[in-house]
Amino acid sequence: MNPVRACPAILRIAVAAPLPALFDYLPPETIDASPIPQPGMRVLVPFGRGRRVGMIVALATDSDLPPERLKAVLAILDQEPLLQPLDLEFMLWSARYYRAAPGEALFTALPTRLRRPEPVRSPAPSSRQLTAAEQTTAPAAAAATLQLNPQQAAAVAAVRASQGFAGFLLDGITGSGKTEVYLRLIDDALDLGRQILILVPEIGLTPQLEQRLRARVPAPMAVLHSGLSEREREQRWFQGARGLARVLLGTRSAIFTPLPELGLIIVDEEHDLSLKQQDGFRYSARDLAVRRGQLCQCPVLLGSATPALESLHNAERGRYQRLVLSHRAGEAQSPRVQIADIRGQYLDTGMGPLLLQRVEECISQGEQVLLFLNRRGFSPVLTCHDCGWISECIRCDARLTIHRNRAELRCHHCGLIRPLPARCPYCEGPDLRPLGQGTERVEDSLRQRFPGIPLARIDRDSTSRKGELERLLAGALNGEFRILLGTQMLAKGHHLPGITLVGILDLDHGLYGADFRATERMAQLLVQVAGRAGRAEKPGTVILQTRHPQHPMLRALLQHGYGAFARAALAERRAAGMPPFSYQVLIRADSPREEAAMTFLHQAAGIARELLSTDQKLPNPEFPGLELWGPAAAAMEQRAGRHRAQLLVQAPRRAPLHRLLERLMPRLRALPKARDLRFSLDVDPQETL
DNA sequence: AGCACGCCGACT
DNA sequence: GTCGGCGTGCTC
Repeated sequence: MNPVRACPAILRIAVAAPLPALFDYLPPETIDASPIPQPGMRVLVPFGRGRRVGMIVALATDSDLPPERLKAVLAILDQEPLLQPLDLEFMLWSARYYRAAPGEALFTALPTRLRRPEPVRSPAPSSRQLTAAEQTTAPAAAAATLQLNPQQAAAVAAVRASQGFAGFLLDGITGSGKTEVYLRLIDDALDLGRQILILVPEIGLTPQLEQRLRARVPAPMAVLHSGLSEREREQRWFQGARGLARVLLGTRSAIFTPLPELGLIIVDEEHDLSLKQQDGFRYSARDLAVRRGQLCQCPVLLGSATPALESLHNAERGRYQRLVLSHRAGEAQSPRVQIADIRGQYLDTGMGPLLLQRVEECISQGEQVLLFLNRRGFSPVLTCHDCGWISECIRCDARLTIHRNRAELRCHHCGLIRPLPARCPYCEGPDLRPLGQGTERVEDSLRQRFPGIPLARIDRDSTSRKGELERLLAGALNGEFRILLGTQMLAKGHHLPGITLVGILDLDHGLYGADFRATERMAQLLVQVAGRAGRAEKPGTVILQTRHPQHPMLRALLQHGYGAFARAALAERRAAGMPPFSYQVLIRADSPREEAAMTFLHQAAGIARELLSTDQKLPNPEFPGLELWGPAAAAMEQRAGRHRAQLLVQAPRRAPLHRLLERLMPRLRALPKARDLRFSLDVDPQETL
């Protein structure tokens, strides 16, 4: 006799649609031919008058709906679950936390072919080996284990001593050997038969970490990044899901790769903004890494030379254990940072006399210079000297940047491109002038001033061609280029030991930026750029040009380092009740019509206020400390032809904030709303402009 | 998200 | 008189 095929009465299904609810279905009618339904299997379901893919997320015995309204699943698409219970639970938790639709979150995390109603047609579960291109298995003698210094050894020991979930903040200055700590812990986890997940902000910008892992990790490693084809992405996804890849290195979306034997998560450059997805399903891969570690009961290591204030605060209150690496490896010394007060000075090529003189010295001595300017293009504005016309974007509240090499005006916010006019479009005057300096313009003046000196400009425009970034970096490394000029692409992660002078042309916008995180960003960028210098025997010098040499945060940073800066910044945040001493959710709305977003958010604020008070007009004790800020127009009110506004909800604790959203969201969805109005939630926003 | 229903404006 | 604009509601 057949064994009893226990079939659950109800399947709860996340349908691939942006709907907040799960949907209940009956098992398929052709039961004998189908696999037994289990959570993690995809299904094809009738939905409305069409059909959709969905995923079984739970089995249930009853439904809130009367039985006659339930439809049966048309087909079960997978023979076995695509996601194991822990991975499924993790993804559903992520969707709940960030208020995404469960079906949307689950299906955007899958390789695209699995989003369609097709059975899995992939390499046989266990026979297929990783191809040479994907595989990295360092030769077993090759693990040239460096001697750890006492701080590195202590960090490794602390993680080794942990059991189950534990959060660690590896707070290590540039060049202090964080990677060596990662490698030891990776070895440990491999020995225990566990998989390792490593998240980095952008793989293209930090090829050295990948190279070191490839050289040292004695197990198959898969790398996930944006340059892969769908086919490759899917292959690597399966390699992780089936345990073939033992180490997975990837950018933020790699956090959703199923890893059945996950035993260690590393988030490198954990402060970096790229770890947060900034549109659609807005998640923080770093924060999700911590949650995933809790679910999988494994250690999570967050590494940075400039930890996010959130992470430092978490370490202070004991949620993470802080591991400090304060010494540079070898003989290298930390660079000296010198302020160049450029108030009232003539800036030739964007540089004042002090910086210019030092650059000349360096060049004449045959040394390498790095110049940092976080503004690409030739100049951020074009203006008419006769009538005052300036090059504005028609779709954004922004100026069009001059790109002289391409003879174009470009909007960096919506992508609008216009030919560079020869005469003023308004008064037809001939005297058009660029205002301000971008990397293209500084490059021009540098080439004039230092003719024949090899120079590389490294920004998004100069490296758009595939392989160009690698070529320029190789030339930087082997000394071919004497002057390196670039945006933040150049600030991140590259080891450029030949650099003896770093010039920072302008960071002032970071000192008085409108976003409350502006100074934190500025400090992180400054420390990261400064970290490029002085790696070899020769100590480096950093010259920071500023018009605000007395700014207290800048002084704290330069005199006492990032740690002291962070303490001061945290004290300010605490006094102001800002994150990480409070939690925020930003409700954004936009519309092509001028007042629509504001009107909608005024209604939203009205409903929220109603929920925040009791019938007796007293503060509702369910939502202690909850505050509403706004609605207010976004800093750039119009962008890509849409008018934008936002409403900030803030609370000293997470739970009441999420309770409010639970009640608020259905009410917002029920508001009468024009087709052209969109709104979205950003939980733990990183930019509140 | 799609898709259908339904209620008001300008056309053959 | 209808075609079609999009606001509204629903999808187990």
